[in-house]
Amino acid sequence: MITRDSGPQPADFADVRATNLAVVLRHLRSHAPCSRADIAATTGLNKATVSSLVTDLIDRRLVREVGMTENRIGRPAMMLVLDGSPYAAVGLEINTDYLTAVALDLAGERLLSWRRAFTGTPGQPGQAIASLAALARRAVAKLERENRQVLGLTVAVPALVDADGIVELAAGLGWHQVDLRKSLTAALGDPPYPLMVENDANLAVLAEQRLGDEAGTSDLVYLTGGSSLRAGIICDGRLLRGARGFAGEFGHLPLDPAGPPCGCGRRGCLEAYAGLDAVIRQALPDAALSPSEFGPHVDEIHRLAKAGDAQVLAALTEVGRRLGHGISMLANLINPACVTLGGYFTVLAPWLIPPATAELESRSVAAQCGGTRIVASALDSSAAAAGGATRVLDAIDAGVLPPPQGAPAAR
Amino acid sequence: MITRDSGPQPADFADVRATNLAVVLRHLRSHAPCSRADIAATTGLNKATVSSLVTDLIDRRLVREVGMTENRIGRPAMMLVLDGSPYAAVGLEINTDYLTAVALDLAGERLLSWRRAFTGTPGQPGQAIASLAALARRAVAKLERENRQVLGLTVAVPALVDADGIVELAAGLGWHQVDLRKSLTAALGDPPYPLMVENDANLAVLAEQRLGDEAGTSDLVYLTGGSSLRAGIICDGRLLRGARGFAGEFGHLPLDPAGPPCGCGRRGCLEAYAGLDAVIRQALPDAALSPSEFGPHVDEIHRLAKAGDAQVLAALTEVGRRLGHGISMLANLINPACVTLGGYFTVLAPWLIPPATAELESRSVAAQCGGTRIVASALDSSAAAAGGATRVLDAIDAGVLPPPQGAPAAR
DNA sequence: ATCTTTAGTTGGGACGGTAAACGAACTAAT
DNA sequence: ATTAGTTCGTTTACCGTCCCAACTAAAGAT
Repeated sequence: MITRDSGPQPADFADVRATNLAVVLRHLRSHAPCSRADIAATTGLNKATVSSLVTDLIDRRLVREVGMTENRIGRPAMMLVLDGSPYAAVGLEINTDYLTAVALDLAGERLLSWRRAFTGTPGQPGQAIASLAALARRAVAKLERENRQVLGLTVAVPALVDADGIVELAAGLGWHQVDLRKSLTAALGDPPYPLMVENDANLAVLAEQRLGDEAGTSDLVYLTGGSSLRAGIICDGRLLRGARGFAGEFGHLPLDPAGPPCGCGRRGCLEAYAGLDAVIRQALPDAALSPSEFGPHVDEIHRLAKAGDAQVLAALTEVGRRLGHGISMLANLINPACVTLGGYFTVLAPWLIPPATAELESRSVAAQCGGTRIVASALDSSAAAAGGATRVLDAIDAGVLPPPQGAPAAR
Repeated sequence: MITRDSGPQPADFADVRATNLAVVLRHLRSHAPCSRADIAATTGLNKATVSSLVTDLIDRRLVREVGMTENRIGRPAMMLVLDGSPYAAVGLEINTDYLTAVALDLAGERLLSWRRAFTGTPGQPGQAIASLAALARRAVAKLERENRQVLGLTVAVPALVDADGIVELAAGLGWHQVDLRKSLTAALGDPPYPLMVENDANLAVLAEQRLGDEAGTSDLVYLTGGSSLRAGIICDGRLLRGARGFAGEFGHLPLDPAGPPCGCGRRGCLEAYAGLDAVIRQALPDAALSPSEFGPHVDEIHRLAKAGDAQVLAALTEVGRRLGHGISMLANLINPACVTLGGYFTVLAPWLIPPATAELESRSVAAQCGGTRIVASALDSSAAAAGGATRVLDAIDAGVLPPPQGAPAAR
């Protein structure tokens, strides 16, 4: 069994080696600290092979020896851990009102977590890209001052993004057909690390799978909860992108042909019931709707819900029901083990999850024999950016390793 | 790049060999007849390696030499093809009113295609299993008389089937929690080939991907069109099963909370609009609904549609619209390149596809930049059974090969 | 002091892919 | 008929990786 993807490509020894290096690395990520003998026993690799692999990983500065076990019969074991210090993975997020940067080391420790306000001009991506590039440069500079090599950088965008990193349609940002990957690569002066662009929901679900409460679950969905609703979907351990990379358009599931109008021009979309704008409109009918005020509005709704305000509770119950209706479609079609609620859903989860779960159970075929759980995300609003960094680490875990010494990185 | 799945398992030489054998086999499946030199040039494998692999495959009787090329500059090449004759893959289907058996040889040629009427007693799976086992024995016996070795047998069931081959819930058959795999294995006296049980839609989409018009598409959906509607979903080349194996419950997508009652006890399910029962009820209001009469009813609807009967055309347009509505959910969540319509949908496709496509385009976000096509399946009602056989061949293509000579098969 | 237990290394063997050289078998040109 | 050129497939030597078994190393147990 070998790590990399199937395909018409033949295999050779390099693939075997890469696979086994990745096996050791992944084992060490989840079981550190442990000894060479542990790894051999658990993975089934030969002791000699493990020694060779570990030597290789130490040469690449991915693994470090941390000291001997004591007080045991037999020779003490040399314990190994992932070596966080020499590398960093960077994730950025651009959204309508903020930019976020997150960096993780190899062991998943958070190295930085920045957030800055931002207001883009719709239809003018150039300015946004310049701001994003400035943030990226600052983050990379800080990491390099700590003598870390940046392994990769991924940008999360609230948009349909195709496989080549082209932003097809970002309603919130007012972008259409923007080749963000190319522009940002140019703005950063052709950096030596790989730079990727991805849908925010897809990255958030990667973060959820690695860093969240549901870490390790192989069939998982993350729902962004903002003005627009998107689903990041992991099936059988892999991100589901669809033929053109446009899977997960959760917000425009049509719930009721006679429902309220949606920003997309249709009626009765889920987003028209459970998108952030709709929620504020229902829970706080007197509030003015301006994007920069979303945070305070959500806080206000949260406060009123805790205080037992009848109108707010009714509105949240209704939103929860609609959400459950939408999730029932996910459950019927995709049957995930768990749906995690992100964005504003997270804070309001205590009032949303019970009605959503009730609705889901009444609507899904498999409810009795293997239902889908709905839970609040344990990650904060930096989930998508953290997912961007996670995606870089996933590539490492899949066997694309940095070279042993200062040799030029394979791209 | 290696064929088999990722996972915690380490790789060794056997995996390299299996991967490369599978590479040659798959190349030969799609490019036969061709020479060793062709294979080496196309796959990137070394000529010497290809020779070794081909020798191995010939020893296993999977490949055969068929003669030399002529009239070309240079030494004539020995052409190779998949050797169909020594092996067979069997697929069975059980449904409410019939049993089907299909066998394919290694090259995908149909060796047999049987269909027999059958009426099971709901809640009494034992009798159905006996009939299925009898059919299987007859098919296997015929293949063995032709000196073929059976590589595997897969049973298609119109039901929720979990990963272990247990039928959790088969509404049409009236089954609940039936361990079909175990029962059938026992009824066949522990056969030497692997026996698997799978959802009919999942197998049909496998058949569609290998044998249908859309062969090779890596993001594909097949919709069963019968009394119940299920979707077989292939994403990124792999079957989507979900956490418990219950993905693809297309028929119970909730379209309209105020819709007509569905057999599942809820209201407004897609099945209540576009399931076969509903279609017959709408198009032929005077017809009596009895399962054994479905075929004639569909033929009658087809005849009337061709004749331009207004009521039937209106009913089919409405069904097409509902179908498009359901497919829009698939498209929004999964973004397949293509949805193929099976079952009764296939015959009536000329009247269903235009309204369905119109509805889909008006409802899906990605319609403009990456829309999903809706097409009629090119396969007949034996699609699921053919998919069962296909699944066995998929295992071969993935590198699980029969041993060189009469040695005991690895299970 | 010796035995037992466990950790990790070493050397040999097997296996499989790679590269280059080679013979075989054909066509094309002389 | 002879020679040159082309292509096919095998042969040979080589190299990298994994496995196995034997070994050394370092601790506690007796």
